[in-house]
Amino acid sequence: MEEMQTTYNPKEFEDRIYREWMENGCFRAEIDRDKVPFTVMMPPPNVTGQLHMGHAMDETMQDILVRFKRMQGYCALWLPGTDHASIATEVKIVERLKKEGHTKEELGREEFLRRAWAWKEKYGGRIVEQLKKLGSSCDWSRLAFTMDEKCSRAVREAFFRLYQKGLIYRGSRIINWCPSCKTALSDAEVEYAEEQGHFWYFAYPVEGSDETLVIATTRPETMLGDTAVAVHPGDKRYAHLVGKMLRLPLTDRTIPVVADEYVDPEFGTGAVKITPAHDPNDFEVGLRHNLPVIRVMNDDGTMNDLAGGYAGLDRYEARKRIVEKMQQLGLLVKIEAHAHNVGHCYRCHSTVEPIVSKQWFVRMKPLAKPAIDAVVKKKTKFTPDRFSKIYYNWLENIRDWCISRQLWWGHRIPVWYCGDCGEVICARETPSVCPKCGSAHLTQDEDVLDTWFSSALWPFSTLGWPEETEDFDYFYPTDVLVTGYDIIPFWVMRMMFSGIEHTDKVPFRDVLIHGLVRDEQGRKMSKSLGNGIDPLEVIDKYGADSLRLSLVTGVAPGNDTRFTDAKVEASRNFINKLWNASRFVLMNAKREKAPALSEIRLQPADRWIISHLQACIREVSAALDKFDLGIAADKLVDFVWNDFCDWYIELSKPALYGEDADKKRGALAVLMMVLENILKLLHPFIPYVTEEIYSYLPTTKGFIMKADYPRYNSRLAYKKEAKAFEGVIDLIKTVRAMKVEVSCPPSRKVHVYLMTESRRLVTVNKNAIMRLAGASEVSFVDGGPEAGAKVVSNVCELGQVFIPLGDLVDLEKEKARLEKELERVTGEIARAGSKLANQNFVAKAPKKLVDDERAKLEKLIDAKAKVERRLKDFE
RNA sequence: GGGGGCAUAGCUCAGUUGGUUAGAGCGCAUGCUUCACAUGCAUGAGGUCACAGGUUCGAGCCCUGUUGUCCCCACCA
Repeated sequence: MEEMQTTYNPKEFEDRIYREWMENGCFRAEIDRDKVPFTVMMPPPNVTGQLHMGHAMDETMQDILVRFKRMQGYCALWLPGTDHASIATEVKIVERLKKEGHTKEELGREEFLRRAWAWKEKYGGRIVEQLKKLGSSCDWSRLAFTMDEKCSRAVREAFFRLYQKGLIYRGSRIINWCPSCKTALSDAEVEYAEEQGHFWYFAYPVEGSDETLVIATTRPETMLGDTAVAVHPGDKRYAHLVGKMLRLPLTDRTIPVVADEYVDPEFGTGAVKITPAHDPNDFEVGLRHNLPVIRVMNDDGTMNDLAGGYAGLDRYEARKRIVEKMQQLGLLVKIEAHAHNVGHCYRCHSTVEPIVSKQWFVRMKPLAKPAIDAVVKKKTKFTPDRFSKIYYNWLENIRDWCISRQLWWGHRIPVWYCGDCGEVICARETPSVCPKCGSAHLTQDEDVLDTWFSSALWPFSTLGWPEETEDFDYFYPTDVLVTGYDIIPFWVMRMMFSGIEHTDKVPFRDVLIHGLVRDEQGRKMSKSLGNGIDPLEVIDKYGADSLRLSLVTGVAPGNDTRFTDAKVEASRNFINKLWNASRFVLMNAKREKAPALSEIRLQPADRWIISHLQACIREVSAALDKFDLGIAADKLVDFVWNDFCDWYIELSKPALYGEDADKKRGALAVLMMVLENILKLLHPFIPYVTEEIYSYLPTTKGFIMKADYPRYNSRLAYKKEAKAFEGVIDLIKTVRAMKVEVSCPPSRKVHVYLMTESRRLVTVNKNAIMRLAGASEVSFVDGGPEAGAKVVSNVCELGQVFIPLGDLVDLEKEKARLEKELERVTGEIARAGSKLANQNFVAKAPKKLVDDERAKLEKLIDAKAKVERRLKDFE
């Protein structure tokens, strides 16, 4: 076996190891009916997108869970895939065409789609390769794409079923329209941002009177589509006008004044212009009063023929001219500054127009109810739980889902219209003739479906649904979905109601929600700010393991986290530590073959580290089961660095370098055993380096990722022995601190005198104590030193320590130290004493707590006496 | 308007069902070329757990209110 390199250098092995995992089919989930499945569906990134920090965290968390479960013996399937990202991808392709001087209309649908697929082929592999860099252990043989045959079939099936049940319908409704993407958007796809705008007060003349009615509007251009003015029914100011007609300026139309509860008499002038075609609320008012719907805007945001003289103008130009014209006519009463929220397209950020349009919708109310119930009944659990409230909030206030998009890249709506009889045909497969009249004049609906319609089916479409495949039968429902909170309304919610509707089961039992990865200053990473950090660059510099570990340490579930170089460096340093500790163990193990644990006699230090290992195994497993990845990582780092490296390795050195062959073999056995366990425990977090080190272990075969995850063994807990050994550690720490306190150089060995009842324990560990505490000798004494001796003293768990330091001792310093110690101990005694004097505490607190407190008090009193005695020596 | 998060060491953050003297990393101070590691070792300084009440034998944690801050939803035209 080759020697390990002296420093940790991830570049040497990360790519090689990933290749080996792939070549050996380590990620492949073979159905095994003797095993319990554990299924995770990867949230599919945009097929032509690039890896960012958000993905990196999302992927890391999933990989940790999947590797953990796989090692625990589950049949773990992590199914990867990509999303066609209808609007996002189409926007990109259109931009590209624009640069080449083309428009998509010029190319036509067929040619455009040909190019889109070519684009997908060109860039679709990029994100997949990037995911591999992270070490993701997903089953690439099952790689899915939302527009592949399997998923497309599921989309048609789902649409068909919903249509048959009357849960999908087509209708003219107010929808959010993006004039730039020229498509409808769902409510979730609109982002609101406050903008500084204006309030224009316009006077509308009352027909047959000199009176005018003043309304206020933020969008003057829509006045051309006004079909009424509404006032509150109880508003006395306007009561006499209700039912009268107004002359709508700039047009030759007259419109009625109607009374409607929707109007807030306190706001503006208390009179609202009603434009049913361009405002959701006005649309509702229009329905109540049977008002005509006059749409004055084209799909591209310009005014249409119904806008009369303003036809062809851009919406903002029209606004300007209308205001000017109204002013000329003397009908502009005033202009006020007004801040209001304006909706923007979540992809291109253009201002969205609410517009009446004929679109396809999913009827949400009947679907929302079971989706809410499933979470209420805990069939699906959110972690952290608070996100279930956000989920409820969305579903309880949900409106019908607009699923048609005026785009080409996506799943075309499986509906055909008969050119002869007008029949509307929804079918799974393309029909050849009209089932009603037999005509072959069929044209398919031009629109495609919202990207999220196919994503909603992801947990089961990828497993072959609607076919009753073996995969579907075995792996569905999935176990845990890992995703960010920003995507709950887009995706989580829709998978929930879709899963329940189509498969009768919740699509996943747990939803693990994480926060956003922010920049160093806490800002969201974004393209426009240019503050995004490329995970691939970080991997290049520090390795994937360091990146992974840094993304989960110090992070609480659901909370945002800041990404800093310092964090990655800390992780890298830890891995370097692990690397070197391993190197140390292996170097020593080489000379002497490490025996099995059962063949050796355990020393107190051995039992101590084994005990801590057991605690670590239990705590880490429990934390992972609760999705507390940050806590699990913390515990591991702490155990490896503090317990194993700083203590156990150092404690083992006297044995390793000593003459006693049995002790040497014993220490080696324990070092090897603990190291192997550490590697396994850490593997889900830092898979590459653990796999690499594992390959050097003489005792192991095969891949660590296929090894069994350590299990807690109560017979190895050694709680009593471990507790006793803490006394030795405390003694070493006490001696070290005493030396530092009196400025004794670390290189100077001191003679340690100890007054203790634990002589055996100390004797057994004498060599280690001498080495770690920097002592030349450890001797036992029955009493304290003579008065005035140049000795420093302190109390530790095992008893009292004296160190004669000759001329080096600064008696004044020692006295000051003792006085400080006395103060501390006295304070502690007072605190413990008053606690025990409290009858309520003694009566109501658990007995163990009270007993502990009593024992502590006794010890403190003893310690105080000792310190006082020493202080007397200085008088 | 509704909902939610956060407020703990100089900085970034953990803190399990309420229970010893509230933790980590980084930073800081002091000292270490100890044969795995200076990407390291040792020792240490540093906190009124935002504020005010309450529940409890006991509160960083539970309850009420206040302040500051961030986010989500709604959209009074």
